[in-house]
Amino acid sequence: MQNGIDDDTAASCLAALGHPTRLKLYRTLVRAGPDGAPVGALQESLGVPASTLSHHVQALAGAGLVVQERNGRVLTTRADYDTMNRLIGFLTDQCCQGM
Amino acid sequence: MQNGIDDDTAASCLAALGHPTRLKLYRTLVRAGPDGAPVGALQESLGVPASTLSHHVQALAGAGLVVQERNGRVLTTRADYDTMNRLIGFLTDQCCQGM
DNA sequence: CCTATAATTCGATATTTCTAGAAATATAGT
DNA sequence: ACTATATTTCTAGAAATATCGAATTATAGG
Repeated sequence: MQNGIDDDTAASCLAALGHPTRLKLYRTLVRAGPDGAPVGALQESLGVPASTLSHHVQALAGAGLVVQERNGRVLTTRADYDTMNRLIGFLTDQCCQGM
Repeated sequence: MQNGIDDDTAASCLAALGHPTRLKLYRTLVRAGPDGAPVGALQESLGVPASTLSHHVQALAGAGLVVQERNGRVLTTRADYDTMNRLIGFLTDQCCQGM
């Protein structure tokens, strides 16, 4: 199975998710499933200007929470569940005192 | 059992934990156990100036991740596991698509 | 090659966060 | 009252983040 993440990586992930728009964005990608969604579709469903959204997507990508793949003009973004699972593992192991 | 948290509360918790110093702080409190730790002890173990630390503690308290209780001159801070468990529940339920 | 579409990067501003010294508050003991 | 200790609040500057229109890049199809 995947190994754990360090403190600073965990903090980066948490910071990336710690913004209402980005958290909604991430959840939208999770609901979109393993095929992900093009940026344009995210823009429509979140109602955020394209340039703003682009920055938020990059913030999540920088933390490793999403990956992007280009298919022609369309840039598909999808959630990286591995990173999320490692993050949850970190919180469960390091922040819960065996509860 | 505890009920879930909403999007905005989750984002606040994630933002509060999304800072290296605050994440270390929270982990230190978890390791300190249910009795918590006085601010002074945290200051010593983290090596952060008192005023800076005070702000970070308040950031965690504002998100409901820690609670403080005064005993004489000593202000004891302890982790609120309930909030953390709700946060982990949120991430597991809303951000993992049943994985 | 031209046009349309998808998305990013640029540029500029506004806002928030972070940091930490100094001053203030709260409490305890003498 | 006085002094020491614990912690916060005040203040202010620096750094980072957020926002979004306009310009730009990349690609596809005629």
